Amino acid sequence: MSSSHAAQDIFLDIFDAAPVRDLDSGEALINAGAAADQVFNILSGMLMVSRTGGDGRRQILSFLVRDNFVGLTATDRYFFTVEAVTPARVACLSRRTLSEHLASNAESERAFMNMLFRVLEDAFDLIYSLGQRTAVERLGVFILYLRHWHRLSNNIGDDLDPVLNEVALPMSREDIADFLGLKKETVSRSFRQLEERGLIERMDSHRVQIMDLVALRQLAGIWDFSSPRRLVPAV
Amino acid sequence: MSSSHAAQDIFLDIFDAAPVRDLDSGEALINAGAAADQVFNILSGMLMVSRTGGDGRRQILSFLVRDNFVGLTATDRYFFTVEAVTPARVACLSRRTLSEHLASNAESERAFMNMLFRVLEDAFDLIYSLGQRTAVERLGVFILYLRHWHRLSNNIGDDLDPVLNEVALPMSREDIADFLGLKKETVSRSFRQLEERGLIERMDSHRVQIMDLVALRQLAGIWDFSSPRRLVPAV
DNA sequence: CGTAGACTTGACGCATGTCAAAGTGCGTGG
DNA sequence: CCACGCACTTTGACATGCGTCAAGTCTACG
Repeated sequence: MSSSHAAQDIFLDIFDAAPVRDLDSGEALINAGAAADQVFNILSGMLMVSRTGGDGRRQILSFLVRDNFVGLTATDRYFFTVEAVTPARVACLSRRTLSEHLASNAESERAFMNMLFRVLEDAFDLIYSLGQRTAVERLGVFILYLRHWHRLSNNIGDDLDPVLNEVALPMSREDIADFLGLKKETVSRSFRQLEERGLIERMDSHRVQIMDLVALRQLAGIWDFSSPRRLVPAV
Repeated sequence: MSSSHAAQDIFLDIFDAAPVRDLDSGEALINAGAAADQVFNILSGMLMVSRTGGDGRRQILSFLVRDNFVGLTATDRYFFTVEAVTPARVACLSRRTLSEHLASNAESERAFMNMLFRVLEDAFDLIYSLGQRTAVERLGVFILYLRHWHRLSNNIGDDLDPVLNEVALPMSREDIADFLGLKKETVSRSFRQLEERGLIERMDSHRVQIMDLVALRQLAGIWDFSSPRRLVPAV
């Protein structure tokens, strides 16, 4: 393969020749309501996808890291906003180019559809969190998610590699709150509770150390992040 | 087209020749964890998709009505359960057959992918509700969703057709609660509040009459259900 | 009809939200 | 290099919306 991403995301190859755009933290890549004529592949940094209601309430739908794809909708307008959390670099392609590539390349199209399924499963995970879990549980799951993403995007094979226990949280407390359906004060208090229970330690406000992975996973009710579930291609 | 569904869902044509299965209310169609070798198209009745945690907490991910598709995953196991809410009839196809059909029919494949986008947008709507809206707002949105689905699946052109103001809720209060991230008592109380505010009237416990559509939409912060957003094909 | 399950309602408690203040880190300009 | 100031985070005190527990009431089905 010509690029560095996982074989399952072979459709990302088309971005190899695409123009690149650099974003400062906070800079918007996509504005809700704009014409949806471009699609993007994240090369580095972190971005977030959000939706804001008429009264200003904001829900963050997902965070994006390296090799994530964003920009396609069922209609001709974006219905979400995408902004950089950290300085970031993205590859940009016209929707039309992607569309033609997928239409002419069956393998890429399968890989693309598979990526859609993974996004959908992530959405279902978030729905479960928001509907059923308490504040502390949501934060625990979130930390495990970040750890998992870090593992995937750095191709760290060993699930128990100690380097994974230091988790970076580049986004603000308010961003975390708007992702987890909480208020920023509640997020702070939940961090403290995880610390008091000995599950994590706060290094600084944007980095935590996981002290008891087993207990954290138990709290989150998650045993399968380390499984190949999200890695196996199908359809 | 040979079937009755909307042109945008042309891929459903392949179910025309498929064997049919009848389900009683409460009967399971898919059990989480089972081998994901079949896919389904709902012909009539209502079903629900849910996910249950190890400790018994259940989140309903979606309700399915006529012409909805269900059963595909990114892996070879279902990670959700599907059960009938009302007596229902579904068409059954092997995953392999669908897969081959999509691979050999570009138009169907595009339509299928478009359906995935609509499912994803519905998931994002639910995430917004669970994360940002109050109990009464969630219930208001839910009633409007049911009204909208009814409109779509009966091809009622006029958004203000008075027949749409009588909304059937075949599922139990607990099902509604598990969909909206609430408890059944809170759902009951929210119904009462909507009634006290003059937005709806409870006919019986499984049917409501919308008395003030404008106010209900305002409460829900939704102005675009009647728009063609979810009807326009793209990609 | 009668009975069991589903729904509604009430009283009370707790998790999370709200409001306010103090603490912390960090970039800027003196 | 230090000092100031601003934005972000943490913490505390209090408010409230939703959950819990417990009666009642309805209604669907045998």
